[in-house]
Amino acid sequence: MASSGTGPRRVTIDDVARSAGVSRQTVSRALNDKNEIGESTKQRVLDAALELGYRPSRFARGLVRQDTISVGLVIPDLLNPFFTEVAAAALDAARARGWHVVVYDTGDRVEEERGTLAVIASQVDAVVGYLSQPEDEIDKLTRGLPVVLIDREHHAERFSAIRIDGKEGVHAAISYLVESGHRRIGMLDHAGRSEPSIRHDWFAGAMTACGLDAGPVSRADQSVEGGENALKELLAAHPDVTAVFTFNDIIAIGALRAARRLGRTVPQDLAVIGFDGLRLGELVEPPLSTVALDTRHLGALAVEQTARLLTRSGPLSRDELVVRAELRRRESA
Amino acid sequence: MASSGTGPRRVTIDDVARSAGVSRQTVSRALNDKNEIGESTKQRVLDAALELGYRPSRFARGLVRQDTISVGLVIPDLLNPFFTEVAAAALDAARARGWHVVVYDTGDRVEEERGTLAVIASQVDAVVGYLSQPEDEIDKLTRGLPVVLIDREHHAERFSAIRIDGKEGVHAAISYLVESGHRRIGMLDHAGRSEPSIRHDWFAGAMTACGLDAGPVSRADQSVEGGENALKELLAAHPDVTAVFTFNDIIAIGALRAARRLGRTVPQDLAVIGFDGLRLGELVEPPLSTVALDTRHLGALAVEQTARLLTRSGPLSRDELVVRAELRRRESA
DNA sequence: TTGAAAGCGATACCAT
DNA sequence: ATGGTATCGCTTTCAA
Repeated sequence: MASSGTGPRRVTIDDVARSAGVSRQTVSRALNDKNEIGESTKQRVLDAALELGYRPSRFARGLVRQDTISVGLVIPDLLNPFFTEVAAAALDAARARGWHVVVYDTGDRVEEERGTLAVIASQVDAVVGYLSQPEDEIDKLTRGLPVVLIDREHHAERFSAIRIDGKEGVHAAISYLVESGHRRIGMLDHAGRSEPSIRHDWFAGAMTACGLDAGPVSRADQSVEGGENALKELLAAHPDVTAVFTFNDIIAIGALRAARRLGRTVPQDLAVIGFDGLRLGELVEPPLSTVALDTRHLGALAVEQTARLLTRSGPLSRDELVVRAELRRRESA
Repeated sequence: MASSGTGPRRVTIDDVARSAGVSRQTVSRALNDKNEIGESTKQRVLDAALELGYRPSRFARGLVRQDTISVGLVIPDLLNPFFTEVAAAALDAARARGWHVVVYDTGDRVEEERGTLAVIASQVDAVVGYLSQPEDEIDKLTRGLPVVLIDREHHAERFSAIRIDGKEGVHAAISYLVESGHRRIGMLDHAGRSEPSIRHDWFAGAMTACGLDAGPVSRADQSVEGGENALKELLAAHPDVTAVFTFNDIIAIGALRAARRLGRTVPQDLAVIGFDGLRLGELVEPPLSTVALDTRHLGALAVEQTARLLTRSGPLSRDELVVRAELRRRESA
């Protein structure tokens, strides 16, 4: 984990100074392009530095300059388009502030997440993340660091969390399906740790509000294949279902594919509505209708809250830390 | 760009020590969970730290521990699936080494890229990137830092570069099309700065090798819409074209969509072969045939070379720094 | 233009 | 169990 140990001793500014026959301040001046230095001296120093392969220690430099902020972004899987979008948004918001973002992809493994959090504290000024660790664990591992959680409902006071509120959006989606004549509407829920998911609660609530029984549910892994299998299961058990709402767009895309293989035309024979509003949804056939989240806003909010935590200016209140979802009709429903 | 200036003076370990009535070593012990400390003292220190909102300086800590490596990953656009895959692969390879990766998304803007490079030197130990800056600029901005370039053909000795060699893959693709009976094969090239692209050279070379004239070319922006428009143009001007090879998969997906709108069935009426081998290609309809790159390998190679540069163990040779592409047949051709 | 000395904020090593 | 002191590698401040 280190460059220490075996490797040759680090080349320091003093080595360069010695080699060039000047003091280290002069070296510093040469390297930082100050003008209070003779051209020839400068060149000599630069040559010596190059020769020795000298690179300034960012720690030493940072220690005295103290002018950089970096935040750790912890996500389960960068290849999951949802997290790609969140990450891109966070990167953008951070760049606007001149911050550096250290990205950690935990590969969906809880141990990796623990390891990451354990190591992160000494590397960044704050953490933004989609974490699955229990709160007391997070607390222990990030002691002292500002932490902004993404999409966690319950949380101790120590943390900030950006909540995702899809209630109205899901309601709009279900209403729309009902208005289009659908009565048997199923859901492809996430096969995660908390089941049924909150998104399922929204679904069930919306169904009830429409005077319908919550339809059949099938559990799907968070992947296209997962969605594919789940839809097949669902339709096998409940062939009368004419519309499905899915936990997210990835699963919905799997559903689209399964429907095609089953010979069901979307949206005529089966309407599909996803959740997340991924750009990806525009590319599939037919383009996916979805309950869309503003991921840019999500990322920006997370960074904004981090900034407030960092400067101890008043943090955003719980009510401001919400991203609402809204129905985005495309062609799958 | 800093937290310095206005904000209150930073809380240091000495403040905590004073407040808790102990020495700073004791504070250090309490915070780092050493066991050579009394339980009650520890608690008192922890409380004081919490009270004061103390957070250790990562620079000071890094300075004395010297056991972390972080590399900067500079890419033009994280939302471009190709770069998402490369980034994910690099992240993975870096994690395996215990490195930290600071990600910079320059939003495809050259000035941003310059700014990023300028600021990066004091933040990371090495740079891996897909850069569009001229080489002498890069050299100037990263003076001293190891730099590994991705997909740059020409380069000064100072840099390492991972080359992408699609010659054989493209040849296989064109051969396959020809064997399938195609004679008029067009290309949707990238509307970038160097035109025609190297990928076009491969295309032209393959056509010649098959005894055909290089077909008509249309230029496309790097986007789905770009591909869509480019295919429409191409077919309008050359309706006899029965197959197209595209600069990349994104453009190919646009072509797929345009073909559908034009009433041309893929692959019967029009065969399409992309380049890159994005996962995304599996999701579209029909699944995209493509000349695929191993992005995981690409990311791993970049990180491996960075490691060698960093430890001054023999760097990989030019011949080893290549990722070859190969034809991956799916259903669009 | 150059150099000497004083930090920056932590940890490690050695006393006690 | 606790404290003193040296040290990490650099920039800044002040003299010369």
